[in-house]
Amino acid sequence: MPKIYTKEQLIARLREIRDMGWVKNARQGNVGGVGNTLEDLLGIEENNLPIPNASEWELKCQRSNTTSLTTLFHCEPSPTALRIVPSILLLKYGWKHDKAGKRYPLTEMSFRQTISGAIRSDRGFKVVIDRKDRKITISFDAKAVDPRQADWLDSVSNKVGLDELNPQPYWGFDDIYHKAGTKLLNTFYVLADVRKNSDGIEFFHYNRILKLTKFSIDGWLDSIEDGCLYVDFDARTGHNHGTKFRLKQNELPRLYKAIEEI
DNA sequence: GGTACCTGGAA
DNA sequence: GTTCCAGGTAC
Repeated sequence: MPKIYTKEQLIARLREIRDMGWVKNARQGNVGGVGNTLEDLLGIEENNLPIPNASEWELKCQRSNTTSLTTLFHCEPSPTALRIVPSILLLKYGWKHDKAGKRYPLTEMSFRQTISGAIRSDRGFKVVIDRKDRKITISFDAKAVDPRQADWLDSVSNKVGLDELNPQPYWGFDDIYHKAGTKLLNTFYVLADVRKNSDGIEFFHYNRILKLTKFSIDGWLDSIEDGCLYVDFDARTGHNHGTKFRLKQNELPRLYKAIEEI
């Protein structure tokens, strides 16, 4: 049974965990171990923060030494009925997976793109904010494709042509606002130092705890346009890992109107 | 069992 | 910093 906390008890427990210093990674070898271990220490189940108004709160945890982006949440683009990632992006704009014929079948395709609102990717993709129609769209511009992707561009030309995406994947402002409202309205953000012993056993020190409240949709849109917040497609033929919004390190407070170190 | 979602990283 | 990639769970 998961432990039930009041908000004050949860904060007190997080402080206790911070003051424990180094704790062993409970899921050695698993990249998600930093979050799993914290959940174990709290005695809670995954994605189920057992506090009052739990639906308004999120617990996010991150290695402080990582350069990787923070995944905020997943959300498949509209129109969802078209299943646009596996049916269009992967089939028409995908490429042969690096491990096709090795780990995967010869026919394995890949469509992995971390897409910015500030610059186009080398395959010509960009996130564009459409404030008039209140949506976040994905745009493709063949003219912006880097020469080193020329072979791939030829394949796109043969399969679907070089015009703008049709339809363009998008997320409505209201969709994002409501999604963020269920995932990011209030967040406990925990940063962990990492140490690995000579025997390869990994330890964490959960030494920084921030309480972030009051989600800001304007901060969200500005972060996209500034190139701090990315849309990340992540599909291969046998597994669509899903489309996610990912944030640069240390930028999470931009998405909130209030921040408090606890 | 397929889809959408979760946690992330290596070069 | 950009490109491309990973195992796992809820329903």
